[in-house]
Amino acid sequence: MVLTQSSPNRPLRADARRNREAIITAADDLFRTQGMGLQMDEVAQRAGLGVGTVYRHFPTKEALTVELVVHRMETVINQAEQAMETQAPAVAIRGFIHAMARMMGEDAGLRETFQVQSTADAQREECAYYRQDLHERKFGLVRRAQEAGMVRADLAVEDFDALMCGMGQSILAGGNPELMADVLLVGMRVPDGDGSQCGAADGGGSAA
Amino acid sequence: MVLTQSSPNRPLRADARRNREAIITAADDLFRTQGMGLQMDEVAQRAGLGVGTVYRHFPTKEALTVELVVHRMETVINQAEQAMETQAPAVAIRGFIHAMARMMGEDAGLRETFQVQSTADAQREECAYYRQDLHERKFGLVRRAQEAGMVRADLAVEDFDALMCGMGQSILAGGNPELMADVLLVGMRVPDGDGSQCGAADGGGSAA
DNA sequence: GCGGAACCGGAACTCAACTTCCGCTTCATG
DNA sequence: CATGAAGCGGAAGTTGAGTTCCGGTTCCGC
Repeated sequence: MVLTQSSPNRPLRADARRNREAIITAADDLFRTQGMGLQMDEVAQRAGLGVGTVYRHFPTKEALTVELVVHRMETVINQAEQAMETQAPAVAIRGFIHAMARMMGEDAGLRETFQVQSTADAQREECAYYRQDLHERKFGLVRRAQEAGMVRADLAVEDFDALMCGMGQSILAGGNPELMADVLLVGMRVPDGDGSQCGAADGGGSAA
Repeated sequence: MVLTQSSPNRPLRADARRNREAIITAADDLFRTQGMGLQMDEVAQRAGLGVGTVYRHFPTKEALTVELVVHRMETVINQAEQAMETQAPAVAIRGFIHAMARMMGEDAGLRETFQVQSTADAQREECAYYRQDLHERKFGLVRRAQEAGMVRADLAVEDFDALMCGMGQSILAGGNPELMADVLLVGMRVPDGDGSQCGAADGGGSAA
């Protein structure tokens, strides 16, 4: 562990600032492709710098990825905000989910941002604010859709989160993003009372 | 790489057979909890043996996990078979999906068995037969449900796979298995023509 | 232009897996 | 029971990441 800056808050030297930008750009590219699997050496190489320089700016791989994760959370928060501005609750949640699907389709880092397993402990702390903000927005989207009777009432925000997370995995597994999003949307509606379709019937699978 | 058995196919010595069982049992327990994250040292310790012994029976970590993966695939194949024996296509696919959700809820190894990223290259070869068998059964389940008009026709088996895979992730993320399965089921139905619900409407999200 | 603080580079270190090696132990056979 | 082949244990080797260190370089203020 090395201090990123020795004295309080002096503006970075010109070359240092330039390098910092290069590092973030390089890291972001790799994060989009490889998610948390990105390697510090690769970041350095892609930025045209030595590893030491990367570590001068980010004392830890995690410190670097937090930057990237936060950037993605902001994007998602914006999406949620935009969706909320839409009047119709149904269109709002639909727009959000489809936007997420589209973005997740081309950004491994974004997919992992919403997965528990890849979210290291310390990240939680750094991102707490964003996580909270995003949580509230999602809550709003879901609740409004529920009030409008367009999403089943027994679906908690946690379940919504889980579904979004699963959608990312589905897309990674090769599912068409549009379709995956649609399945999710339709699936969240209030289920029919009768069992004429596959949804609500009972007495299916069994055995150990 | 070390040969597992020197001479052709002599029956294992009594103690060796016992140990082999212990290793598989230990590994299976750990696989259920940690998936591919299980460690060879832990396996050995849990089996009450030395690491060397584990490697005598399984030349590689992968060789060991293939055993566990195959076991799980057999289980799933059985589930699919049972479901197929059911007359009603809707009940069949429903039973299968719910069974998967239940099992995935308590078995990290099973979840990872159906994820691409955790499936190493060489495993594909060992499991090819099972993978193929399972693929056909899933195909049957989906097609029958489609013919009965209970699953949208534009859903390919690959999409179904992707959805199952996503369901595993959703469950890992803390979603209630029952609910996740239900959402999937409802979501796979033929979508309504009208846009009165959130499913099929258009013109929602936008912007970059 | 000079001095020195800030910064850079990348070889070397660390650490946590997986894997190998080989002397010792145990089982099966005559 | 003797013998040797099969099997066992676990310390040591290997590998692939992340991280540190420090001599050399670059920039900023005078």
